[in-house]
Amino acid sequence: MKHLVTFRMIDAIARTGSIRSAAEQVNQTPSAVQRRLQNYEDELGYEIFQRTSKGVRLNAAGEMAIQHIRQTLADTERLNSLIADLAGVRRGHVNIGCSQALMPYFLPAQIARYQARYPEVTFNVQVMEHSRAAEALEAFQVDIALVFDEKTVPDYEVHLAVPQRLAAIMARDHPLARHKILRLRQCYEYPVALALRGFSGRLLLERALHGKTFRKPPIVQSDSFEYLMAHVATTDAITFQIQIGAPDASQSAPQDRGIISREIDTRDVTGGMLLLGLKRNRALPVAASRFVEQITLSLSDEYRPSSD
Amino acid sequence: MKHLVTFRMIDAIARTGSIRSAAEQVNQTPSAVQRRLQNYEDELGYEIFQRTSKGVRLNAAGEMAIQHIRQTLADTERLNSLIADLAGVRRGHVNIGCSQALMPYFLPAQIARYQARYPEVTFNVQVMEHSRAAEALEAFQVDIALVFDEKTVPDYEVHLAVPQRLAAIMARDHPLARHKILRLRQCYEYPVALALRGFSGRLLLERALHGKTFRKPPIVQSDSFEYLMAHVATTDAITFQIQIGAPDASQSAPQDRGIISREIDTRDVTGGMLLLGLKRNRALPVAASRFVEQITLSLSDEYRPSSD
DNA sequence: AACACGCGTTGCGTTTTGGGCAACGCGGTT
DNA sequence: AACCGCGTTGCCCAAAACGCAACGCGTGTT
Repeated sequence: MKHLVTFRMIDAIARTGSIRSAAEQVNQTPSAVQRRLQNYEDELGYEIFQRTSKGVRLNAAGEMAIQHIRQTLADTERLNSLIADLAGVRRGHVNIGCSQALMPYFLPAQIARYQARYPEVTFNVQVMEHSRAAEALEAFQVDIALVFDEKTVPDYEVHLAVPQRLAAIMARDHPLARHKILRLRQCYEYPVALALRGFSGRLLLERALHGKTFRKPPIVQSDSFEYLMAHVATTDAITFQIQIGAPDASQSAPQDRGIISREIDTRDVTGGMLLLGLKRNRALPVAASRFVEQITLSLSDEYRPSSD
Repeated sequence: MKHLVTFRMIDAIARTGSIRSAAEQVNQTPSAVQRRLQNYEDELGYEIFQRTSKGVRLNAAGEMAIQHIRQTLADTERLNSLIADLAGVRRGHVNIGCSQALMPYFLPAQIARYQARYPEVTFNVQVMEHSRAAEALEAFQVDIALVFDEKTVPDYEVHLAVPQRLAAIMARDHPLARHKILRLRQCYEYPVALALRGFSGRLLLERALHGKTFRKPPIVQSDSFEYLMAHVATTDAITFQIQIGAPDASQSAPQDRGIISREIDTRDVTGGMLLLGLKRNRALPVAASRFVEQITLSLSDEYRPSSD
């Protein structure tokens, strides 16, 4: 789109915080970018960026302008997707910001399923926690947020909220593996390996452990779930993850050889919510909109926690 | 705004139905307009207009495109108004589509009051009945619709609905003028002059007259309220108008010398609604938004029908 | 204190884009 | 058959955008 190059440049400037780096990002010279910015500011009648010694920063007017600019860019993309859809082809691009827990099983499966029907649709999946996801929604950086949140009222539109139980993950031949449902106290008879604070499952667990006498420090912490999985696969340690991020018996993925998950009794852990968030009043492109429909259905069916 | 000339041209083409007339409207040659349209269609990858022998017409893709284009134009205007407002000045333009009944008293007073505070805000007021107003809202031709509607559920957002009683209008020295409230039967003891079917007051009256034995044909009909007013001022005939369009004792306007209005008993006429309509999900420019606030307040206070 | 660095900005020559003019092809009308 | 009004296109010129190089100016370093 020809008439949007200025907007793309300004968006790049706002993101990078400098004209030169924005120029690099759009493969142009700084002078070209600077001139387009200046022209736009002249048309608007106000400066949008405050010039500092080490770059530029949006001012009050700029905050409103960038909102309009990103809105316009998003709307344009939506128009393209609408027309493409009308012409019979489903193509487009979907940006997703989501919790780590969705990376190993849920999203790969969902996206694979979607792309099986619509191969022309491309995806971009990025891990972020919920406050960052809210920002990204607002700035049109992601179309869909899929995050775990156990308490706060978010400032985006919650399109869907499904409760999430906690699951314990252990080696396939672990003594506890013969139970279907575990009490937290049982798990804590073994060493525990935990994700860092800030991860979804950890949050849930910490709340559950509050005041419990059997609580003890983890023998190992890590920000890598790959590590935690490998660790419990080869020892008698136990780690935790929210349900949707735990290996599921029904759909064993290649990477979970040697590990298995068991649900924690709901008496011990009150589940948080997995939220599907959208930007308020935003009309999504067709591809994103249909993808939301798909995962809404999936989450309502398969992933609804089994009532015990 | 430089990057919107193409959009303005395409909007003009869509409205006028021809490239040449659109060119005239934006003071350019047909070739220039045609090229911009062609460029846009190339960028989009689809034709937007179906070429006919006597002009062009939007096709399916075009319907979606024109929606986006008008949305973008409106959003741009809104950004300008937001930034102007932030800079302390209130300027801008408000387009209003409204029933005839608001023209003689209500809107002039409201706009005058608003412009007394914000002289830089300009207005455009256009008479239209409610279905046309709904279209105009949808096509971003008006920001605010202020129409009388007694029944149907409108497809725009009803921001405010105030009930409207019917009033009889007669000469100042008419025998009935000594009553405060009139029964319909009393009025029909005199000749009646009516607006054409389709006008707000006429609709209300027709419903009230349904099945009444004293009903009789009007001695004169007209689409001009100026004529009707002049007629009743010089004869003993009576005409009707909804409350807000009738001369008000509290604020006598220069044009209503010789005429006076009296409310009709609510037992005879169940009032319709005066609706303040906005386009759904549309963010209004500052000036329009504040004007809506003002008339909302005014309608809630002054024009709420006095409870008899 | 002098220096280098990275930033936004600007002057100038070049390239690309856009506009006006006139003419063409085409359907419907007279 | 001639005509009219429509969208469209080739050609030429004007205007806008771009790249390059250089400048001024703060900041942090040596």
